Amino acid sequence: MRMSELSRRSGVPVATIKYYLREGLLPAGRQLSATQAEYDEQHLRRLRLVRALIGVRGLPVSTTRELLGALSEYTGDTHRLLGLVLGGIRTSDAAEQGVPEPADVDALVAELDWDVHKAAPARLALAGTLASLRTLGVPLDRHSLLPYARLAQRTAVLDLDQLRGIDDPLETAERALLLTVLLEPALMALRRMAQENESARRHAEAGD
Amino acid sequence: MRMSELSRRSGVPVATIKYYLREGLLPAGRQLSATQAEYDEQHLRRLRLVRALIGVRGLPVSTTRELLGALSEYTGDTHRLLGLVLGGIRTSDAAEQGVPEPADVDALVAELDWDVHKAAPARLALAGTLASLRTLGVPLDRHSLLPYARLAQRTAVLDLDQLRGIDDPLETAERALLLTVLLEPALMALRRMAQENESARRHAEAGD
DNA sequence: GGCCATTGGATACCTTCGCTATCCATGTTA
DNA sequence: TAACATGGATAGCGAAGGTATCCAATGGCC
Repeated sequence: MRMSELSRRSGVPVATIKYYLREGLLPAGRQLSATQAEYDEQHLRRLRLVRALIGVRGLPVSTTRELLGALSEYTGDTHRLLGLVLGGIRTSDAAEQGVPEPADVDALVAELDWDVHKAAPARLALAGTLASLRTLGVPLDRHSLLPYARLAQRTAVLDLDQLRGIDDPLETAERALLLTVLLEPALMALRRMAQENESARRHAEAGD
Repeated sequence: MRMSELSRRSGVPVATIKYYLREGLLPAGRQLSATQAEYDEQHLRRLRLVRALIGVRGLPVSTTRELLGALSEYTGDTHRLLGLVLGGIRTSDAAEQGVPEPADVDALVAELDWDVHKAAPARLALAGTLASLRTLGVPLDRHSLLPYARLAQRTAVLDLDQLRGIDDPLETAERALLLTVLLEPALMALRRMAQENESARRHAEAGD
C-alpha cells in the first residue's frame, strides 16, 4: 500500500507518518522508484504500536525509539527478547543520572533472589525514586519495600501468563511491550481505587 | 522569611517561585506592604512538595494544581481527605474524555465490593486504558483483570500502613500524596524487574 | 506520447509547556 | 538619603511533538 492508504487505515495523518519515518520509529517502505514507496501490513502494525505508546501512554519519542530498537534486535530465543524488552524500558521521568546509592536496590534484588540484569534501567529508576523520597522525609527502607516487591513479583506472573499461547515470537514481544507499558496507568488506577476503598474501610472501622 | 530566603532554602530559583505563585501552586505570602511579602515554613513545605510532584515525578502543572486544591479543601476527617487526595488524582496521560464503556470497571468494583466514588478519575483512566488495549487486539476482560485488582488491594494496604503514626492530618495527607504519586515509578520499576526475572525463570524451566 | 493530480522527501513553521530573564516602581536598610 | 533588594508584570526561550508548504519526480489516463 502507499503512504496515503497507510494513513487512512491507521488514522494517522500523512505528515505525522513522515515525521515518524524521520525519527526512525517506522522502517522505510520498499522503494519502488525515486518517489514511490510501498508499505505492508507490518508497517501498519508498527504504526499502531507507535501510536499506542506515544499517543495513548504518552511516552516520549526517544524512549519509544529505544523500545522498538530492542524489538528489532531480536535474534535468539523468546525469553532473551522478553528480558530485553521488559527489563530495558527506560522510565524517562525520574532523574536517572548521578545514581545516588543503588546499594539498597542491589540488596533487595539479592534478597529476593531475582535474576535481573545488572545494568537494567529499572534499577536506576528505583534507586532514584528512593533517594527522592528520602530527601523529602519519607524514608522507606529496604525492609518496608520488600512486601511491595513480592506483590510486584505476583503481578509479573500474571503478566507473563497473558503471553502464553502466542506462536510468533515477534508478536509475543510486541504484546509484552503493550501489556507492560499500557497496563501501567491501569494498574496505578486500580491502586488508587484500592487506596480510596481501604481508607474508607479503616474510617468505618475506627467508628466515625 | 522573604522570597529570596525561600528560594535559598528550597533551592528553587526566585523566578520559578514567582511562576508557581502565578500558577496557583503556592499560596501568596502575607503582604507586609505593597511590594513586600513574608513567607513561612508552610510555604517551604509546600514548595518542596510541588518540586517533588513536578520535578521528580514529572506531573504537569495543571494536575499538580488540582491535587493541591484537594489538599486545601480539607475540612473534615482524615479519611475523607485521604479519599479526596488518593481517589481524585487524575492520571493526565490517558485520554479520559469520551468515556468508552465503564461498565466493565463498574462490574469489577462491584465484584470486589470496593467503596470507590462513582466519579473517581481512576475509574475513567482504567476504562480508557482497557478500551485502548481492546482496539489494539489485547482484550483483557474483567475476568483476567480481577487478580490484578486483588494485588492492587494488597498494595493499598501497605500504602495506608505507611501513614500510621502521623498526628497532623494535613501532614498525613501530604505524605499520602507523596507516597501515592512518587512511589508509582518505583512500583513500575519493581514490576519490570520482576517481569525480567520471571521470564528468565520460565526460560530456564523450559530448558534453554 | 502528453498532461495533470498524487506521492515522497526536505524544510520551515506552529503550539504547548515549563521555565527564565528583563523592567520598573516601591521599599528597606545602612 | 543613597544604594540595593523585592515583588509583580510581561516578554522571551528551548525542547518536544506535530503540521503545513514546497517541489521535483512519477503514474495513470486518455
